[in-house]
Amino acid sequence: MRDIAQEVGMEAASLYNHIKSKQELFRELLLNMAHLFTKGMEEINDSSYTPIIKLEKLISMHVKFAVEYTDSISLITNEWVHLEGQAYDEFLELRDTYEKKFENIIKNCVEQGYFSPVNTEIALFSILSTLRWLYSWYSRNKNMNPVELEKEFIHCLLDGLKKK
Amino acid sequence: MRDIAQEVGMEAASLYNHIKSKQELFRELLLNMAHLFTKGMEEINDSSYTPIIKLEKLISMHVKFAVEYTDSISLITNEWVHLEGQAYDEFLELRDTYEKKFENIIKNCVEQGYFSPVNTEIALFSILSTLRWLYSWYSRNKNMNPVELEKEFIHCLLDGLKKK
DNA sequence: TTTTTTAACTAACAATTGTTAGTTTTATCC
DNA sequence: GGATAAAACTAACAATTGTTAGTTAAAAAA
Repeated sequence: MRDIAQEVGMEAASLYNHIKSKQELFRELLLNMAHLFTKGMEEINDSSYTPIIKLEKLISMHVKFAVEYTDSISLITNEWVHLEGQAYDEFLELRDTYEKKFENIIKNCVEQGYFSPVNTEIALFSILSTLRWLYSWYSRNKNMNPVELEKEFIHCLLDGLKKK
Repeated sequence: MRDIAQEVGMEAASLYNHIKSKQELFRELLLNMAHLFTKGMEEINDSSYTPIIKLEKLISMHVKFAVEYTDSISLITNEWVHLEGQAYDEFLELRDTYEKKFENIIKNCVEQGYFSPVNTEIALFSILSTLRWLYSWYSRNKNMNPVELEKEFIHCLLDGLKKK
């Protein structure tokens, strides 16, 4: 809290005129971000695109958030374990349904013949861990054009590296 | 330190009969793991396999370590930022040369026509973030057969999901 | 201008944490 | 068995951290 206060230019105690507790501040930042992801997923999932296009749109969303909300993404990726009580439960549920919907889209890709048969759980995990750590890579490579970035990730994650 | 002591069945102060400081214990665990990766990379890189096979062997190593040293891998993935002084520098250098060698192998795959032309930096990042977070996935899915796991990851990361 | 509200400040609390000093118990060696 | 070394214990320190109480300054409303 003393670090935050210094960054904002006041004493640590003064922060408590604006927030109820450190945990509340933390929770606010983290759950806001989680709800942004949930909202994005719902919009994409409820659309009528092919599952492949849905995946591309999800990748696009992750790239956009990593660029736009780098700090919040760092928080949600690394610090969510420190959520307490009900907020912890809420976060886990949001993450869980997010992942389930994501996996469902991958399953659709397999069923509709876009993807070769894979362990969808592993494919999900593989894609998600790349997308979740995008922010840390981006914060070291700020020069990269987000559109270019998006294209490359779609290629790496979906098309695969090997020549066809 | 009190937590560690309890886990081991003694008082926190007693730990200091065995280690010099918390940082020393931490450094030891973390740098040991880092050197294991370095050694593995050197053996694979100095071999005469094709770059594709080298990549497969690297993936295999990461899977093996994630299964065998789950806790140390968690440490090296999440807590390396808390290394202090010279240990921090040493770790960064180890990681840096590891990544450079990894990227070089990917570059060879492109040059020798195994891979379509990609941004090798992004391909490296994509593969590494999946491999680095394997441990957390594995600790929730201990039932999975490591050999099967390895095969699936090679497929996801190299072959790609889309049908050829 | 006076009054009221908002938001800063100082000082200090209580809990936590890594660590040290000094002491006692346990194990090892002649 | 007595001496020495190894490793446990208790007690306490100093630093850090989230937070509260009480007070003062700045802003808004009357």
